[in-house]
Amino acid sequence: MVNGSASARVPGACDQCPVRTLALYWAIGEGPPAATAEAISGLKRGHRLLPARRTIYREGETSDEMFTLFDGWAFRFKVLPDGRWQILSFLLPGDTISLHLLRFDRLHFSVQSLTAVSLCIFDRASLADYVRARPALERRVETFCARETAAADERLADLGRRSAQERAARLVLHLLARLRQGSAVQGQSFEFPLRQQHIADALGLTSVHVSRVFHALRADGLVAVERNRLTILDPRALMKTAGIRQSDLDAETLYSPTAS
Amino acid sequence: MVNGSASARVPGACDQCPVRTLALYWAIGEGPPAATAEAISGLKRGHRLLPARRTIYREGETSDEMFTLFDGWAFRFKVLPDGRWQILSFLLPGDTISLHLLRFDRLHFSVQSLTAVSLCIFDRASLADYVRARPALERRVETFCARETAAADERLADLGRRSAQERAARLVLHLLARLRQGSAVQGQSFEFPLRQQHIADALGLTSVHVSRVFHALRADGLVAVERNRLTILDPRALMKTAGIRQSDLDAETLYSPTAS
DNA sequence: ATATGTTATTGATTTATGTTATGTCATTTA
DNA sequence: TAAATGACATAACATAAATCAATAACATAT
Repeated sequence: MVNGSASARVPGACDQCPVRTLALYWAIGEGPPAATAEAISGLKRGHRLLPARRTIYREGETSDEMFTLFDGWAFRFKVLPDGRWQILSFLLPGDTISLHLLRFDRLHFSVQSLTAVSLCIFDRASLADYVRARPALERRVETFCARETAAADERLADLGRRSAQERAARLVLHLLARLRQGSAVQGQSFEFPLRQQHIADALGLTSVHVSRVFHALRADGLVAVERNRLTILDPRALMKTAGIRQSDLDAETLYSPTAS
Repeated sequence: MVNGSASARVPGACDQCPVRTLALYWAIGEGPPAATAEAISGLKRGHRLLPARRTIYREGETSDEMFTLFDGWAFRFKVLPDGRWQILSFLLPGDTISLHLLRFDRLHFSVQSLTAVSLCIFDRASLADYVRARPALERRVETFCARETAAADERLADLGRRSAQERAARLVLHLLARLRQGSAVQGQSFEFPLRQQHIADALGLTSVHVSRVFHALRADGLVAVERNRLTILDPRALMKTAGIRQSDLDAETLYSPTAS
């Protein structure tokens, strides 16, 4: 349970891990999956449970650990010197936090838990060595990095050139698409722990305006929002508002592990 | 000459290349620089001269070539279905166009020349093999990728949370810092081929508003803009407007080739 | 149950930025 | 020399979104 209950699910054996196919180190074609899982288990230090609103990583700090988000939601963000901040992306189960610690001592952003989360913890140096020794994994790192850049560039176009309505609709659709990819969600309804302030911080708006935008989306019958759940009532119309075609949502396959 | 004359400089021998230290394949610690230069010369197919406003790469196309920008300016951009567009970043001499073609068949953005440019052309497959075979180069690819992501995230905070004034001031300072890194520039004055429309498309503004913003910057004595040249008259004040400290400009060293 | 804090709604008002239109140069083309 | 073009400036007006402020709806703790 992502939220509602105060704590997140605890990870079990890696070879049964429900998000294993999303994970960085889940290399296809490096021996049987079971062997990979065993190797990963060996690198894993353990896991950590955190409540919502905890800083997982603070910009500029060094750390000898690397994390994977097993359950719950988190986000990457930047704080400006005067206190304004920008959420760079939301992190969903299966996401790595963050890739670049494989190679660098510090990151250029901070990470905070949004709901209660559970993290799988790895030894940074060991994981780096493990990846370094396996070309297929190295290439997967590049894939992940390319995907990250592509996502950031998409966002740039959102913030620079799209209206608040478009941004909101796109956020909802992209989140659903990503959750579907992790097969955490099937229908048109999903657990939605974002407060309007988070949405505002991600879309470059104020929470007041986000409230109005969602009011409009509801009034037009596009979505329904309960406390921690969002339902897409009219996918067709929502995609039109978002300026998204179905193929755009599948387009993440552009950088999928099997491509190239 | 970047502009003014209709054409860009033609690259000479790679071991004399003025931007070689910026280039992707210029690996430190892989034998003597001369050897690297010779290897690179071997991979290079030749060069290409293009006038301003030419499409260098169109989003989604496949290509068996990879480019390096030797002289002139270009930019990466995205076009929305309805014709709006967003410039994602400006490309300066020494920049690779683009990294991800090493691994993927297509890119998620387009590239266009801003001034007359000259490009060094490489065979994609050969360059990919060359890089793949050299761990130091692989790591440099990761460095470049990390830098790209960090830059995109910086921009995200700009577009989401900073005013038009701040964005403009930051753009100017960042361009100068990058040109300095390529040692193309020494003082506070530099060749500035951007039209206000480019600035607008990069900062998520209209050209009319960019005109207003630069009017204010001039009125406050922060910068002077001639036809193709920009001079920073009051660096201190400009940095204050930009919300930038000197250390921020040096911070690119965070991901510099020597780090980690 | 009540209190307390957080999150969302809503209205009134202001502001930054967008839109449209027109003028002025400078440069290129005829 | 005239006309066409492209870049920039400026003004009048329009609008999206911010700001300010009050209240309402929830959630959690006591």
